[in-house]
Amino acid sequence: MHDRALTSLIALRRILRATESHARLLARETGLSTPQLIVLQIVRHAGEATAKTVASQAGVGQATATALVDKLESRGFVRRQRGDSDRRQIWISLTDTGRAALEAAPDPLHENFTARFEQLPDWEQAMLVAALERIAALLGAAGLDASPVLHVGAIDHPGDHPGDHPGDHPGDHPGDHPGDH
Amino acid sequence: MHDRALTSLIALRRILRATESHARLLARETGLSTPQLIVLQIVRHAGEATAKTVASQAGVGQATATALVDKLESRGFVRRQRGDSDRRQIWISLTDTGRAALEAAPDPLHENFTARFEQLPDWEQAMLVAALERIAALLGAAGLDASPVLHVGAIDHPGDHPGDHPGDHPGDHPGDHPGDH
DNA sequence: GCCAGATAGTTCGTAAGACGAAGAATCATG
DNA sequence: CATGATTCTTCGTCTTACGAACTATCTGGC
Repeated sequence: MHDRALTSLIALRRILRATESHARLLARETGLSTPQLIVLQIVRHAGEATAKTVASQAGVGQATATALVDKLESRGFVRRQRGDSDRRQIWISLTDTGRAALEAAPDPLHENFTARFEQLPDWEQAMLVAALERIAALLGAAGLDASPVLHVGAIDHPGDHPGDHPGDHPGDHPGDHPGDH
Repeated sequence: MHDRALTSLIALRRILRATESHARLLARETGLSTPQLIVLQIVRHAGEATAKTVASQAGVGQATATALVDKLESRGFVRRQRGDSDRRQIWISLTDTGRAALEAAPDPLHENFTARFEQLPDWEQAMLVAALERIAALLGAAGLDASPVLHVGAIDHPGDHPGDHPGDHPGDHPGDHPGDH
């Protein structure tokens, strides 16, 4: 009866296991654990990010984010800079070393997926993006219930700045990445 | 650059985080962590399993498996019994307590997702199923032996390891419990 | 100007999972 | 019986993750 929900779950599990084993492999090869890599990617994507942004986007608590950034900083992959306007904030940015490491770190998941993804026809890419975001919402947003169906065409939210972003709403900023601030 | 591939990856990460935090919630509520739950499910499925079987099916090393079984044993969920024919082996089986705990442990991921999924319009369900399977394929999850977990009867492939099975499995194939909500 | 409360990060203690290496039993084979 | 392989456990270590307590800083009200 719930064939589809079931099928979805099975596929989900497969996805999870695939990513997990990829991650372990990656960790062994590059010395970068998955969460660390995620942090690096978040920072690269944002150009510069506060600890809070990193935490919320990575989906971990601030304490954990601090620990991760500590590790990355001690290896020279990121640097911390106090904010000028608000001196409570700490802006985290990639160092050249970090950028290089990020480049050199072949994320098997990323590579594999990206390469294949881009060979798909346009409509299918759009479908997958929509589906993934939908699923993330289904799994994540507790408060989100009868939300209107996702319109496939409208996936690009215009850039929201990572700067503040009070609510959690873990980032999606597909449209444009400011690249380097 | 490849906005869509990037967006997909970010969404994927969010999905991973979501499932992880669901798992943590489960852990807090039932006292069973995900790996522990997985071990219980493996044992239930096999009826009786050696440490090695548990380790390989759970996808962890033997040392980790031992630790997990230790925890479960100390709580009375499983019991250890030396093999008769081969006394190096340790057969792990569920206690009644363990079986009860397993029954009582709802999989939040499963429940949550299913509930919401079924409220979606038909076309969207179909789209999500297709997308998920597509993604699993893109990730190369095909080759990965699909998780033995997931008590939804998805345990088709009985990884019968030639290596072991001396005692033969008294197992009763509990795989069928359609009920499972 | 100054104090109370909110906010941003860090530190500390703790727990879990995971691994490799080394060790103890036990089996199998020559 | 001796040697080597296997099965599992123990040990030490690493990493992630969290909550609670703490410091520094900003903001709003007086």
